[in-house]
Amino acid sequence: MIFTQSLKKNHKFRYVYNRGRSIANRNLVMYVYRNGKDINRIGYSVSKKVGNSVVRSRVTRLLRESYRLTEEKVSRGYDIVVIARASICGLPFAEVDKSLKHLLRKQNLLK
RNA sequence: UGAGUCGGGCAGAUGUUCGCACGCUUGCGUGAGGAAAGUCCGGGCUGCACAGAGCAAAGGUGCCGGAUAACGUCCGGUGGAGGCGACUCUAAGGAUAGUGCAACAGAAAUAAACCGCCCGUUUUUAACGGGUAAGGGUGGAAAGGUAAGGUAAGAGCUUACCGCGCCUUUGGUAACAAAGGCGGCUCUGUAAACCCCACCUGCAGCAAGGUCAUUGGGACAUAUGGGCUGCUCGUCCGUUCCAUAAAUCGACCGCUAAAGCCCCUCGGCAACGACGGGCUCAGACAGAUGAACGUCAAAUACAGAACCCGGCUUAUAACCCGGCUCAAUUA
RNA sequence: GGCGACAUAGCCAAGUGGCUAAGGCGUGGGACUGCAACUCCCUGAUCCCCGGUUCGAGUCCGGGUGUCGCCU
Repeated sequence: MIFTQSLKKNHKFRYVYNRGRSIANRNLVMYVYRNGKDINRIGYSVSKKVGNSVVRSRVTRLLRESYRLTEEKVSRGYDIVVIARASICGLPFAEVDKSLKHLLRKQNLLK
């Protein structure tokens, strides 16, 4: 990770939920809010509805890997929250990667 | 060959590139499970102002012997139930310490007579009195079972066998088993109902608990009061309120070398134990194992550590291995 | 992560081991009314699931599933 930190505390998530712009597709929901700094902060949220703990960690890892590989093309200065929906469980990496990029493009974050 | 029964193993491996967590030697090492799960038991550890005792209450366990740190676990046996058998299941002390409950049905449910059977009387096909418990019917359960004798009809009334109870002897550490004798039958079931007997348990849980970080002012008080259920002891000593600083998105310790894992030999039927040798094997704090391309026929089940161990229970694809039993066929 | 509680009809719920599992609200049908309301009558249960104890289990015992609460 070059210029991205992870979003950890609950109140930061709340801040992005309340003020950020949300866009969704079939598998993911994405909230984005400009943070006015030179870095990005990204948080992943996978609820118990998605599956058991094995499924949830698998989804988190796929999302993290997908963002890592596309990080260089993403604009700086945003707080991002990615929420997984129930239909994402069991998808291969290529599908997850595709839907994350789709949302980033719709939020105009991809250079 | 078919049917069955009892177990055991494995839980993908490996190469290249990129990436994550921790450790230190800074470029290397290590990196989820057989159930990590449920939290159903047992411990370690920590606190309850050092460390505790007894009684009660409450809860648990319950054939015998052994294993173990301990257990409700495991091993070996005994009794009972099921199966042709291999084998499986078994909360399996006490109902003669006491109390309770047993709906409905049935004549009657812990004590007896509805229909019957037999005898007698009156009388005419029934009534009354008595005897009886073989048969009928109800029920989960009806007062030992079968056969013979016996009788008015019957009945442990008598005999034989079986069952039950008591005593003795023998075998066994014991549960218990076998043999012999005696008694005649009187005693329903339920203790996963209360209970009795024997044994065990103080309570809470790592969000336990500890360390680090300002000063001042009151109130009560010398044993009052307080210290994680009740009572009795014993023991300990300050307790509490307000303001202020810091914090409220705290930091660090606890945190992983342990009843640890592997191998050989020996003891034991076994669970397991002993000697010796070797190894070090996750430690996060929003929480680490992923991606791409290959090879192995294929790689897909259930599923992710959060203080740590020993069990139990539940979930689990595919593949592989072994013992034993029954039936049929062939030699 | 740890500790605890609960599950009975669409909803709220009672229920000593024993008859067809109370009661209220609601749904549907009927009666009453000129039509309604009110009222009256009728109507409905996988007692969360699987085993065990017992003659008999919603209830007792064991295991599982789901929901909710508390501890920082």
